[in-house]
Amino acid sequence: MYQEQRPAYQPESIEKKWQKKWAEEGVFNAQFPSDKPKFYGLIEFPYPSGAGLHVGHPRSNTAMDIIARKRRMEGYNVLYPIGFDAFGLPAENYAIKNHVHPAVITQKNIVHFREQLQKLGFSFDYSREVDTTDPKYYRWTQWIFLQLFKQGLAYKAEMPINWCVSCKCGLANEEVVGGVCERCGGEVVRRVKSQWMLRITDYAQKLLDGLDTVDFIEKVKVQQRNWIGRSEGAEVDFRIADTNDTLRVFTTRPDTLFGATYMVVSPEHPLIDQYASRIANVSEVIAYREAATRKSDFERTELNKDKTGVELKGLYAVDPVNGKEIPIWASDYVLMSYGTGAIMAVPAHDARDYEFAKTFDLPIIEVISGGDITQEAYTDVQDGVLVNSDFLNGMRVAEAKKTIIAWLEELELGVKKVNFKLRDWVFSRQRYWGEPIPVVHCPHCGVVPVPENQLPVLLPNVENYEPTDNGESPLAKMTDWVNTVCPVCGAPAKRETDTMPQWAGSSWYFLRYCDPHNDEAFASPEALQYWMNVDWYNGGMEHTTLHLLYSRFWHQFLYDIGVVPCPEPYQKRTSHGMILGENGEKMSKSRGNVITPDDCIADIGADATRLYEMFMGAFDQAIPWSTNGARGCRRFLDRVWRLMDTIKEGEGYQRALTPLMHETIKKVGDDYEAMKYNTAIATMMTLVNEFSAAGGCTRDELKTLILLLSPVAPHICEEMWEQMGFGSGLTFAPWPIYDEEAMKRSEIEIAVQVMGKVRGHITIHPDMTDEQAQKELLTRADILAFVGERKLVKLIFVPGRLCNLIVR
RNA sequence: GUGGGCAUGGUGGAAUGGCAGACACAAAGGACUUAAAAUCCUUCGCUUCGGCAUGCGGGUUCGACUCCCGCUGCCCGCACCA
Repeated sequence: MYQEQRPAYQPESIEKKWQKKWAEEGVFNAQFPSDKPKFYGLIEFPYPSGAGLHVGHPRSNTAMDIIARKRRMEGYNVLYPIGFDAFGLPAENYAIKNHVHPAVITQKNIVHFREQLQKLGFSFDYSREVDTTDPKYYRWTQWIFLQLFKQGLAYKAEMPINWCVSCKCGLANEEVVGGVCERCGGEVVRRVKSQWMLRITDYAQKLLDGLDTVDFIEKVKVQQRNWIGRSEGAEVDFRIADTNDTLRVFTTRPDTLFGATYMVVSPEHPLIDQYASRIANVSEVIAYREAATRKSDFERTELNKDKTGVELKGLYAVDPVNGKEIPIWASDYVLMSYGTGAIMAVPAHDARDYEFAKTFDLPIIEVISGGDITQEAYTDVQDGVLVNSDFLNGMRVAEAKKTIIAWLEELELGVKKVNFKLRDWVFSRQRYWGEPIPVVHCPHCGVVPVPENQLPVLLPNVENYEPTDNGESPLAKMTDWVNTVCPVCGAPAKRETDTMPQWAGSSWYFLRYCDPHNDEAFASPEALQYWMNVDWYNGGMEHTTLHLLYSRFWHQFLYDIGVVPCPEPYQKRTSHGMILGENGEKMSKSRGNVITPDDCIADIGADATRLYEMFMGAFDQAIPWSTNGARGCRRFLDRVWRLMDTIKEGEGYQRALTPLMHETIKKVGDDYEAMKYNTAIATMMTLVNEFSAAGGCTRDELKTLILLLSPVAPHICEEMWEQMGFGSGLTFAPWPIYDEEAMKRSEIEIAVQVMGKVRGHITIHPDMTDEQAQKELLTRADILAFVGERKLVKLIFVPGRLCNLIVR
């Protein structure tokens, strides 16, 4: 019979066809309620920027799409949602420049993003899409803020904060990266402002402990642990000589108390003002403080190669362990923001104190033996033994710590103390495009939360989004909106004009996905019970100490007030590497090396784009883009397509290919789970090469290949599935199963080494013993030639791998 | 400074302590074609053909890209945290 020639693989039409079909049938919509086991896969929802999707988005999205699609084939009820983290500065800056409302441009961008995502064929449940700028969404962001406020975890405080000069906006500690603004790279200065703060420090220990219960890649755990920065020690009171006041310090080395030879306070320490009249050189001290304050944090660390400082002349502290009077200095290497803002200096056993003591010629007393303190500070805590320390003499450091803390507590001179580097979260922003903070300032009642039934507090329309130089939000000028009445006493009152940071909406969005259209609650307890926690969350390393930490904090809080069913939001966290430009540099508009998914889809199709992004290299590593490499992936799909024209007769797998088929099923499945997508794809390429070498494949072989490939390249696989008549739709087609028995081969080739060097190969049965192998070897003249006159002393036989002849 | 990671052909990269360079890209040659594209087939680390090769120098081992010690370089995090 005449066979009509099959048209070549044309991704454009195939991809449109299946995307339409998937959308119409809603095949990816998560079911609730359901008796099936659930799988909740999550990727970070994008910020809908004007530039559109970047090739970095599909790397993360495809990786999780592969897992989501595989899980559906394995019988799970899958939730793989998408949404938009749409508040943020770029839209606002665009609005300022072009006089368009940020909401208008945001909605336009969302439409564009959604189209781009759909073109890539991700199996998102679009029916659950969220948008953080939707009042129906931010109503609940505000609700969570009010819960934090009610529990005393949100408070307003006047304090020095990081201020981005260019964004004209306060920043959280986490948003200052390398001394500059995380978003714009602008200069960050200290500025005293009244700010809304969240008490994330109350959760420091829980955030630390929770890490032991989840499956995050180690790098993430380490970074979060470092950021939280727990350290154990003691607070010790030093009396100020000739007064009844004490100077409290934090130290991790109370065992070295006998070695304290001076004290250092931060230049901002209140002690300086308190005793200004007694400090002989007070003007010098004040001048030092002013110089320190003027510097930005960045300058302060930059200039801190050398120690600077000034003595508070006339003021002395009394060492509680021996009554010695020691001088007090002020130096900017002591930070007001950590511990008590004052330290006891033990130059013999602390590198910084050592450097300072050398600079200002202060005494150095050894109290731990084992080092050479004439050369450098001896900071080892393992092997040192206490000396010059009265009742601590002869003890090891660990024992001395315990003993001295007990002694201090007994005499009420100090207490055991745990300190954290983590700071409270500066939560207010002086910008327009964010969630209004739902409180009212009443002259009689103070700060009053907006009643929950009045949420959301809607963002009003303003004329001008421009941030102000005096640090006020643009909302402050909206007098109609600002002037309101106190919900408690009814007196005229004013609304809070600061808004929430970008991180607010993303701190709980994964909860909304569970039940996105609920008007009664942020999500129903039943939906949360079923879906939470997120089984697998993939995202960027850059969010480790921002979004990932913040959202864990909010979630732990929501757990504590009983509104979510589990303490940790994410069970597993993985991270993808960045995609670099073709020249190996970071992709950016200014470098002109940006490649967009749209470009790539137009060139090779969405399936090949997905395939290439997964094939280009190890998933967690940064990789430069290669247009040629991407085209190679398209060629692979062309070859897969043409397999339909070389179908061989017969049921099942070809005999010679049976072990390879089962090995491939195992390898591809295992590699997907381990996110080793590059080797999974390489394995399938090898299989296709074998099909070519065999002159074609059987229907069953092609069927298996399509199933394995479908999570990566779903459109072409659906089309081939249909054309081959394998059934209706791949979404819920069962994932192939391998058979260990069928993987066994009747004979294998192993390498033969003589003294560790490969000298030949033998073909043996895989179960052959070493005696049999040895016998076989003795018949091989080519191998024996390498042995020569030497005597065989040992045969190393590694089943299935090689044998090594040891001769002498 | 400190903690972590990485270093393999012209390129991206493979390799539970067991045949280094899988799978691709690029390049070269050939077939098909009037021609090109596409496709298909070869070759593709270096070599004086003994060997030598996974940044450099040691070590452990029958056997090391893989483990240990010491360097060098690059990347990332933290950065005076008491």
